[in-house]
Amino acid sequence: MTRASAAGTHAMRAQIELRERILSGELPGGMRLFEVALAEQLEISRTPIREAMSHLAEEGLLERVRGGGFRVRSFAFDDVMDAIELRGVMEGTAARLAAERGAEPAALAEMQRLLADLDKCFGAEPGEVDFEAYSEHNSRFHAALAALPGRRMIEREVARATQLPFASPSAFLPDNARLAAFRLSLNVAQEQHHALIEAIEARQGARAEAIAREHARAAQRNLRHIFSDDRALIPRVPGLGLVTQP
Amino acid sequence: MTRASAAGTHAMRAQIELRERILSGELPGGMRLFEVALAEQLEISRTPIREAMSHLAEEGLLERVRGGGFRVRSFAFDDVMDAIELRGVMEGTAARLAAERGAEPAALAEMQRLLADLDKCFGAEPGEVDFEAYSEHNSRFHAALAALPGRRMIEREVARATQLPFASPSAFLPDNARLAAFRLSLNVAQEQHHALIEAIEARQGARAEAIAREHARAAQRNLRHIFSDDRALIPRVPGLGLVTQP
DNA sequence: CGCCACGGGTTTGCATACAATTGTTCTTGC
DNA sequence: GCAAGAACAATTGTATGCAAACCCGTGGCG
Repeated sequence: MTRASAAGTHAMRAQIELRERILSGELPGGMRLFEVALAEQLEISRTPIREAMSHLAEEGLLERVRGGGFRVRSFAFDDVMDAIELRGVMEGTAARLAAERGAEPAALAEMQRLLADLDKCFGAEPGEVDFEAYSEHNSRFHAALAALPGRRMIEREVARATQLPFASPSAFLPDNARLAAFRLSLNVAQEQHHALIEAIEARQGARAEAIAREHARAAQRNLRHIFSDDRALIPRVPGLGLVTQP
Repeated sequence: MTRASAAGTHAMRAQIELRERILSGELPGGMRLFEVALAEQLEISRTPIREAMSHLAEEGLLERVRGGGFRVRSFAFDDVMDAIELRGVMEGTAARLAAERGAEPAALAEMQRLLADLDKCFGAEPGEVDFEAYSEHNSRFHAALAALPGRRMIEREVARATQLPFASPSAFLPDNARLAAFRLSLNVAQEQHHALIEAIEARQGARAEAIAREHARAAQRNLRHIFSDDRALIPRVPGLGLVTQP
């Protein structure tokens, strides 16, 4: 070996490189990945390639093929809808448990701080939003929500449910900035953030769970809109490129 | 290769062997696994060992350690409670979606058949149950429930939630046969099975979801009972050996 | 006409040697 | 006495060659 590359080990670099190629659609869903071919392309040996593919299978982007090897996992429209539904279910469970069992005061104070950060992203005029900042703080808010019950199993499994790129809470944010309708929908989303924390503080478990689920359904609406009316946006939303077109 | 072992590849055999050692408690939670040591013990090279450990990490029994390598995942009592809660949440989601979206008539007929099979496990006297058969049919029932919405993403993720041995729908069945209280609780469980299918057929999504969740909470009660009153049973329930004692 | 056996090419499975990295312990200087 | 650093040991990371399994086409035979 000449030298370890920037991103630590060769396996890590391969993992990052392959992830990019999958998300960009360069390696389309259903395609089988051959170790030797990839090893030649990335100019490393088969061993770190296998390691990288194994990680990507854990991540949900690859699936193991009967008889050995991997193939790029393919997602139909329904799969994406279900993944978002499950994200809502898992975040809803975290919210409910935080309400039922009671969250740490310090953690709740942190949620209030994150809410305030999100509020600051909205300007005076309706439709005036700092998207970069909103997206950033939104991710933090959802991560903190998963940790709110103070249970590592919950936090871990919520993180897993938000792992696929199109199931992430910020999946439909950055690139839809242009559309006025999407901009206004952020006011609704932020209202839901406030109601969610209010419900948790009031120990209203069922309400908190329902709000979190409904919050995720906004992403389902965005997805449906993109696929039925605005397919030009598909390549602009991260991970949507690997959804098989009907 | 000298001898192809019974279970296909060496990696598979190693995976099975390691899984057994973890579940039996021979490799306790938190213990780091070293490739060379295991390779010598199992008389194979490091390569299939790594492959096996990677699979077990996907399965949730191992976790990757910072700086490389694996360690046996350790589960506290709370983790097991949460895993069962999440199993209930996921099965509840499958039940709700089956009710809301409507399941295939053929699939519903199959559920009725599985219900009848379970009914047949109960004898005339109260407390007279064929445990072997009940356990078997119970697994089938829960697997079919996950498939009822007809969505592969749902089926896959429910399967994942039932994957840890103590989170499985049959985890507390076989070895608790001795205790009369457990035997009687099976009547309650079977009543819930019936109500669940009734709710799904009547398109009562919220009811179906609530029943499935409550159904899982019986396992939580069993777990609590075992840990507070009957710790002698701990080694007899699969996977409970790897729960760290408080 | 269909089925099975066989062959060759393709791909993964496995072992092994060596490199790189990490963690640890001992030393040395202050 | 303590901290910084250097040598060392332990462990994983990587490359590579060979073996085995698999896939697919082809030809022989029932």
